[in-house]
Amino acid sequence: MSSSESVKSLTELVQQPCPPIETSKDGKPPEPSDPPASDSQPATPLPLSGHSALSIQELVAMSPELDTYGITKRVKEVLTDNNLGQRLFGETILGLTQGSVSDLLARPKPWHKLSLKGREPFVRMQLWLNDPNNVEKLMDMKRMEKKAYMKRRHSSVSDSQPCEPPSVGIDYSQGASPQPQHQLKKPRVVLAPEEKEALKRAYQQKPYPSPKTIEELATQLNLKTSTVINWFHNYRSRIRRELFIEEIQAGSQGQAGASDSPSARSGRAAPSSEGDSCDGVEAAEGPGAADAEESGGPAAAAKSQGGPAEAAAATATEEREEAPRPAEKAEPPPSGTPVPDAAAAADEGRPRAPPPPPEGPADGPGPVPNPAAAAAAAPAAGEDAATSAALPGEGPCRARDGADRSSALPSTSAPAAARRPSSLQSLFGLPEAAGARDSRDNPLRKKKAANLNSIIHRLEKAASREEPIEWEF
DNA sequence: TTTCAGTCAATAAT
DNA sequence: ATTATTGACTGAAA
Repeated sequence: MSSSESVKSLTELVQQPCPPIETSKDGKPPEPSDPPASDSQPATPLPLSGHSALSIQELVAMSPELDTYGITKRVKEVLTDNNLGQRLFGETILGLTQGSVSDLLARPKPWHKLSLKGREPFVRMQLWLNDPNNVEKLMDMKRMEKKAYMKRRHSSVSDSQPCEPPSVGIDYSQGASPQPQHQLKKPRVVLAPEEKEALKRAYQQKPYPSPKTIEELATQLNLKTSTVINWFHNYRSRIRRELFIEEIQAGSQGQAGASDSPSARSGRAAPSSEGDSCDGVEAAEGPGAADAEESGGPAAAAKSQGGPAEAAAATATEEREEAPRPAEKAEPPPSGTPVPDAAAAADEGRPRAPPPPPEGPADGPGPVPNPAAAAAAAPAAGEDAATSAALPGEGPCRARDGADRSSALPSTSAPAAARRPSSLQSLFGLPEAAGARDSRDNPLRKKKAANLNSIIHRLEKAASREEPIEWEF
């Protein structure tokens, strides 16, 4: 009823898309950039009649299901087509840092898997895409930034550094005093490849290690406990995310598919490790073979090596995987040597039986797909207990999908918007209608085509008009 | 408590 | 100079 009214105003609001400044009460100063920006952009054409500052949070709340994948795809296109960077876009439009933007654009999570907060950036992106002047505005920002930079850089003549005086606290210790405050910066831990390997192996055996296990791992690898904990948290979510994108891609090519069969995933799935590690998780997807893996299995076997049953029991009861190994790493230098035996130590878990882990400390870049071997090898006896325990809740990809989604039954992306009665549609609906949305039919092909097109498009653009963009100094 | 979702921010890679 | 990766931190949910 009245909702349409407000919606209408919203529509206009869209015209004024970039409110980087959240306004709010949130506790985080949005962007530390330049509060005192004397921008030219009025930034408030807002012809609206007062009230209704409608935070995007509200927009998010009533937003229909958005196609996150499609949105990011288009945003990427627009940005690259116009030579706009993620940093600028992120800070200006989304209020996020470059790294976050990169991540978001590269691996968008499906709408229904996002929390309210997580949807926000996507709504902003959609809003931005709908804004006819989006590019122009961003370009302006870019120009201004550059100008400011230049100014500051060789502030040679005249002006007496406008924003220079650090005034408070911020001491400019340029070149002198290498004793800046107790080195308050933490060095940022970087895990060595061997350490990551070891952690991944541990993950495969037990994605949710007990505190005790974590402690042991930390000790063996010579890492802080918190680092190990963080690593597991991060790794879990990363894996999960990986699954999401596979889900999306697979889904889009879905049934009608027909062409191909290849193991859809795999494409570039595992980022850091060529495929190895994830098998546990990915395997989950596979029908039969999947369960092999045994996590507890090998480990347990290693130690007790007696009856499988017992091993399983042990695992179930408590975990006590790790090995008794005499490791005694005799106090290695805290920092210097990354512990060659760290790998060995962790490795310990599943060493013997199955295929020899072909990787040594210096395993070549060889893309050798050995992962399968491990999985395959598994006898798959009966350690379900262990397995089940090991696998995270949801596990297989199927099963979900029909679940959430507050509004109706829109099976997948597109339709929802279409059947929306309210005029919200105008807000989120694509202006260009370049056929982006009604994919449903043969999305996969379309996606690929789109990619090619974008590439071609970009090339053409580059060829024809080479960077007319500001070169003004 | 613990896990998860989102991010930040340093730093690797391009 | 950008973009990608990733350990750590924050806040919310269970």
